[in-house]
Amino acid sequence: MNLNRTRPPSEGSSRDGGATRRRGAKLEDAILDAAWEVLTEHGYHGFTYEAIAARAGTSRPVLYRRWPRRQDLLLATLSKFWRLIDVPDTGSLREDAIGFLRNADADRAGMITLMSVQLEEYFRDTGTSLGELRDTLLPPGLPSAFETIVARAVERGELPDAPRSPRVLNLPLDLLRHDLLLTMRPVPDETITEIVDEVWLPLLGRPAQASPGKRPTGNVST
Amino acid sequence: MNLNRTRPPSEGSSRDGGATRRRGAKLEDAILDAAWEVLTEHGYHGFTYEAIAARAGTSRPVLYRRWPRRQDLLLATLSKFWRLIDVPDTGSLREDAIGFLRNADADRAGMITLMSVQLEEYFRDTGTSLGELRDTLLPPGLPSAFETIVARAVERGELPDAPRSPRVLNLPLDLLRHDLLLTMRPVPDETITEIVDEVWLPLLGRPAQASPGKRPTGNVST
DNA sequence: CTCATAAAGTACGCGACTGTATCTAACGGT
DNA sequence: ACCGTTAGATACAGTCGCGTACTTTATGAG
Repeated sequence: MNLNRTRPPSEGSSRDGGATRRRGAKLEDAILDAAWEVLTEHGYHGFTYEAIAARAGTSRPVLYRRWPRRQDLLLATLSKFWRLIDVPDTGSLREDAIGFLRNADADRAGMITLMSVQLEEYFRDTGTSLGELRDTLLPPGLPSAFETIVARAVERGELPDAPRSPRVLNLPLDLLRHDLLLTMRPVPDETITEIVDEVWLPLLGRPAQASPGKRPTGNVST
Repeated sequence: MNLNRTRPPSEGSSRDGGATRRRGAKLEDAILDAAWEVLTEHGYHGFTYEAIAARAGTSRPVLYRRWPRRQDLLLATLSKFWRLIDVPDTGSLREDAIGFLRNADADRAGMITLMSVQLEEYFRDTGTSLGELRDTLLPPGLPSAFETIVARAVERGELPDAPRSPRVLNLPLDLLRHDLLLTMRPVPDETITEIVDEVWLPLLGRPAQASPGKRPTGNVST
């Protein structure tokens, strides 16, 4: 990785041009920004005090003082950059679902990939898993996106008011996430419509959309 | 040139107590065994020439001679220990599906976990993904487990002979894998029956099993 | 303006791992 | 019994990251 070890003595290195020495919150912000960049670019493996300090134009002890363990720094970084995914409200069950999945794909392609496959050591160190980490980052008690989407469809009379298991409700996001995890890339749009039209809507009791000329698009499955 | 390299006269640290010196295939086997142990215990992060050589009771140059890059060694190790999952043949679509998922859960809980979450650097190094790795390890052209299961059900007349997309066919394994990836633990058996009874069978046009007293079991979904 | 002090920045020693080179001795085929 | 092959041991130069002494400097209270 070889981020310049030998640091010229003068200001050249600090990002702020060396005018004032950053302190407190300002410095902290800069560090977390740097940490996020390092994390997305190099994964948790490259998420070292060394690299982050260099990137932020500061020194390791500054980081150690604030976050004595790597996990602390990671959590702080993730908290700062974690965003909820927008749930669209188009007036159509199908469009809501597809729209949400598109947002999820766009927002999380990097995110999820990152979390899952890059955090190896983190999960090893902490004995936790991707699911648990997400639970700690997610606001608790919030209805899931697809709960919201289905509830609205019920209100509109688009779906009957029947009980549905979380498994069925959240199927689309699970499938999208599955594909993201396996491919580590954003999924093609056909995958999204496939999930909604071939799996989810039929399961909810809506007939599959008659898309003419539909061929089975390859999926990542065994 | 190079006089007096102090050399202790006797043999030293090899595992075999110095009796015989392993060569060729035998040695190679021992190394790959050691590599597999290291990989499962410490993940790809701990999968170092150093650790593997030590574990195998040999020295790094021996490994470098055979597998010049870490990836080569990894591939060799995985190839040696990769096993296909048994597909049961019970005469019932549902039982076949559930049985296979149970096998997959048992066989792959460690495996998948490993592959996904431990191989971070490998995927980074090679620019590949979990899916691609699986494709290189999987015998090509083989029908997927659920293709087999469904084909047999069609033969028995349990299902109509209609075209079905890979997405729908492989849904159960995708969902199982998803849960494995998120939790990094074997899934509870209810998850398996839930996937089959609430999702897959209904999708294939079979009514859900009437399991009395069924409550929605929590899943890992958002 | 001064100066205590909190925080930034520096330096050091350590350990893990890499990749290669070199020497030796055991093994095993002919 | 010979001798080519190669395991096995060790060394070395280099990189990277760790954690914590220690030193310097900016800032704001008095």
